Amino acid sequence: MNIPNYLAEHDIKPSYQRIRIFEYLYQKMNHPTVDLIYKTLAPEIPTLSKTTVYNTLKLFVEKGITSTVTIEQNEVRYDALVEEHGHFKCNICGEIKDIPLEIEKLKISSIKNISVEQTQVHLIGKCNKCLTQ
Amino acid sequence: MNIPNYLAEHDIKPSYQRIRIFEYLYQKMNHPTVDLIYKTLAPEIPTLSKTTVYNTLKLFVEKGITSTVTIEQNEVRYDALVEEHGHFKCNICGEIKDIPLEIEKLKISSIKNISVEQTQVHLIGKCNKCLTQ
DNA sequence: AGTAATTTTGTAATCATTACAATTATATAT
DNA sequence: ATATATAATTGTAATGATTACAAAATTACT
Ligand SMILES: [Mn+2]
Ligand SMILES: [Mn+2]
Ligand SMILES: [Zn+2]
Ligand SMILES: [Zn+2]
Repeated sequence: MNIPNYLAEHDIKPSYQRIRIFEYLYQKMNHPTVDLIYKTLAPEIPTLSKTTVYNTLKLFVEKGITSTVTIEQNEVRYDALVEEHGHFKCNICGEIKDIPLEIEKLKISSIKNISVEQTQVHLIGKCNKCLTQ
Repeated sequence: MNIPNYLAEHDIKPSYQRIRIFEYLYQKMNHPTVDLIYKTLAPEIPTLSKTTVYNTLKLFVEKGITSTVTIEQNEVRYDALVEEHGHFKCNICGEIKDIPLEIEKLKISSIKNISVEQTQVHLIGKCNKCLTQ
């Protein structure tokens, strides 16, 4: 994955900050909050502003290369994986994992005559690691 | 449904404000925000404080007679229906409808060896009413 | 009634996010 | 290469939802 190219292909000028922020999202795949991205990158990019992180993520979402995940109220998380998938959050360790979804199963059983454009599935519980220790 | 009894059964002293707030939730079933509850009840209960609405809903959630629904970031909604079910939000008229869920289908296909305690399913799109006009 | 416990209220504090204007960096034209 | 226009980044202030907190009001108990 060539990040500058990927950004350019999606009509985003690949500035240094944008590259670094997308690189973080894409490599970690950890569904970070704005604050985590900022705190992680700020030491390496001393001039980085939190506003830039907000602006950049907003742009990524508009251009379709990033999705948002809102499981807990008052914390939005960001995800470089934009294909439809679900999330599992462990309420012990806090980790958020991707889960595959068979959306069809869901849609068949729900109300007819609606047009569904977006599907959010969030499971919350305890992960295997936290269960066995 | 006798609301004072229902509150008392769940270890909640049925004060006037609590009764009115739960009555609103239960009768409208409209997944309101704190602000909508406050704005609706304030004219009828002139002394009502928004803090009371917050406090009361927090208590209802703790005692298990109300659930929260967070579809859009930065707006939490409340629901007197606590049995597991999904939600569909129309992004034209804004209405939020309940949808039945076959959770088993969902769980079978997802990661094994986890304990799922809560399931949130949110569909977003256009409702039948808005599609046909 | 008198006292204690609980609930409600209003105001101030907090925290995430957005608005905005100034600065810096990049692209284009001369 | 220099000047000019355009775009991106930054820092600070504003907004808005939620929470903290202490005073006032209500309710329960003796
Ligand atoms: Mn994901
Ligand atoms: Mn509902
Ligand atoms: Zn865990
Ligand atoms: Zn609609």
